[in-house]
Amino acid sequence: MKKERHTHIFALLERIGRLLTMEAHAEGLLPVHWEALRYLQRANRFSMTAAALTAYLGSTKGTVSQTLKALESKGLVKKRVKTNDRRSNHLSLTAKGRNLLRRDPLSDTVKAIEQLGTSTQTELNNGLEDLLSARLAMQNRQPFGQCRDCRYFAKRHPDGEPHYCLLLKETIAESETDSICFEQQPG
Amino acid sequence: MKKERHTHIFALLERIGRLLTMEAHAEGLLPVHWEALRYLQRANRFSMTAAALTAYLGSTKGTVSQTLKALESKGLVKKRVKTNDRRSNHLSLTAKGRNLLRRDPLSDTVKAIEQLGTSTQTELNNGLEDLLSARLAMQNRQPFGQCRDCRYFAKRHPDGEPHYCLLLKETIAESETDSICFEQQPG
DNA sequence: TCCTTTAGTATCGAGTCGAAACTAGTATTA
DNA sequence: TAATACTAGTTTCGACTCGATACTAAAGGA
Repeated sequence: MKKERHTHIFALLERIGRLLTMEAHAEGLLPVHWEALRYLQRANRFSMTAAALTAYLGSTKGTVSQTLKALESKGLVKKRVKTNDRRSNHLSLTAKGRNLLRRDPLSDTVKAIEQLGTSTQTELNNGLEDLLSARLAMQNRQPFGQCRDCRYFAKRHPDGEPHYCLLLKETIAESETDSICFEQQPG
Repeated sequence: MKKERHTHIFALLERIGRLLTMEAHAEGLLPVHWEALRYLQRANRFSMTAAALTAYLGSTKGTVSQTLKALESKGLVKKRVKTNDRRSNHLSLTAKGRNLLRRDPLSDTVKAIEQLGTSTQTELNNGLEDLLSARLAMQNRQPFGQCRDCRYFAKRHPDGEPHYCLLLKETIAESETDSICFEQQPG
């Protein structure tokens, strides 16, 4: 940890990422399949499309199309043509897909995170957020942050009335405010 | 960041890892090729073998054998049969390999790390180290830490005499103390 | 209406990946 | 010493990713 500390941090990130990938060969799925399932679990209803997933993964639409085809054929994901734009599909997890996510091979890593001290968690959280947003900004990629941290999010009174998205001009349920969105802009 | 903070931290790690992988398609190499080159740059002389690389990556020997064959055919890595154990190869980067590492597509991420504040760097460093060592311990994997942090490392006086590895019973040059080792045990 | 853009699919070739069978040195033990 | 077990690495196989490219089809402008 003497000189070149940034290189050391990079190596840690790289190795953790590699180990996560290698562990994610499970239940007959490949790493990218699990990532797609997890994405769909975390995305809000506007972001459950192949295009949004492509941007999230930093992949290409051809590859993502293949991935989704595999997941659909296994009965884990369902496509439904959108009524307002018939080019586009709304993706959703099936009950089987949600069920399978309970056996996510990477949940051991989540447990390892839980076992860190509270202050370590906070520091790690903030460090990773800073790094990710810096890196994403360098490439003009979307952050995929949560609704509630978005500049377009209009919070309503706690009683009754739902929240609202000023960009997409749609109401947002309380339960959706933690979901991630491809249009999110922190602010 | 309300509840389920560990899940959020996990998602950050996963996405950073994915983006690193996707960026590492460059110079005609695949992500795992760059990882192997970086490993060879950081490994000490005892750890420059296919078996050590396999353990580091959490991969299998067949896959790593393929990877090394590809790198050798591109003239980036050289294999030399070890004289003491003729089953085993000593791997080394060629001049061309070292040269190519200067065009590592992931060096932009290292730059992004450099741009973080000093205290953020420290916190990120410590958080990632804690997490990685916890996770590795759960699976009985080798940490691949640095010589200088190893329980078998006997530090010599700063003048003259070289350092020494109590496990492998070999001298360690000052320049090697930052390198990573497949036998390293923190202590 | 023509033209462009956008969402997604289909197909190709190179190469990963895990699994399993294999070769060939080395170490153990009878 | 000879049989046996173990270890380092290679080879081959099939499934699948991945980027690239060409494609279909719907939406949106001019």
